[in-house]
Amino acid sequence: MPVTVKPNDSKPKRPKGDLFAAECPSRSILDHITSRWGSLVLVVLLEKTYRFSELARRVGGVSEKMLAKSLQALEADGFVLRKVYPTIPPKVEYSLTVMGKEAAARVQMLTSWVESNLSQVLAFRNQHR
Amino acid sequence: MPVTVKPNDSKPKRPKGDLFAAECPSRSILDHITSRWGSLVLVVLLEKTYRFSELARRVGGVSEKMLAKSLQALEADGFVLRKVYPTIPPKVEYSLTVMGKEAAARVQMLTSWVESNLSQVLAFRNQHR
DNA sequence: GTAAGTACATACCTAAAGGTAAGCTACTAG
DNA sequence: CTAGTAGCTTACCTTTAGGTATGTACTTAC
Repeated sequence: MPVTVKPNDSKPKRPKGDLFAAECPSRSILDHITSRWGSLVLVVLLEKTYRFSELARRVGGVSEKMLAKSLQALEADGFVLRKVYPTIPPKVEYSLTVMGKEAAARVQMLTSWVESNLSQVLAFRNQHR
Repeated sequence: MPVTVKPNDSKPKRPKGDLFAAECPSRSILDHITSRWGSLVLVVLLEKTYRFSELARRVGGVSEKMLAKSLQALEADGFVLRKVYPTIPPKVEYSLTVMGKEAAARVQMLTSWVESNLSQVLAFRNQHR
């Protein structure tokens, strides 16, 4: 009598998002990740843990206000971990969560491609000005 | 007399961009690629060539105005090819260039990750509401 | 005592993104 | 003769992104 092994290939009930559906909440997640400063913050944090002011210096041109907002959005989505040291002066460290590292790695593939192909794009722009 | 072979390992003069420098033009390229509608257009065009109105239907929620603007930005950077058939009514086909395919492939890695991990992010958001 | 550093929040303002609706062209179907 | 179609453009408006400047609480350095 063969043991009836339950295959358990039943899907773990993890509905996939559909970015092409207007109302899908995955849209807001992508917006946070690909936001102007959010994407750069993710890539920088892939390198190491940073303090707030270090991040502000590392990401050229970002204002404190936008850096704080971007970090809060990424933190609320579970990509960034915020660790506060109740010292004086205050010290706050930002790092990537496991999920954050996964997302950031994919962002980095894009950003490094852009950096590498900058001259190609600029050449194209000039030719078709 | 040995022929002096010029090694020609001189770099082909392709300066890399630096996205962390505020004034670097690579910033604008990344902005176009990761713009709200631009990223979705790139991923859709990875699938096949589309006509304008087909794109508008495929990318849920996009207006004709924003679709046109996004396509123009991607075309100006050399990612999208616009082919016009001078018929009446007009017919215009959009496809990816070689460069466009390279960039779009990287965007797709990110978007598909977001779609797959939607429920994780939503769960996190709920726990930390 | 005064300046600087830290990690923000807040108020005020401008610029850009983005939506809606209309128009346009030249044809064809009814 | 009117309506519809494709691929936009333009005008008008609202919403969001984003910059600048200021405040704060406390400490250390000058």
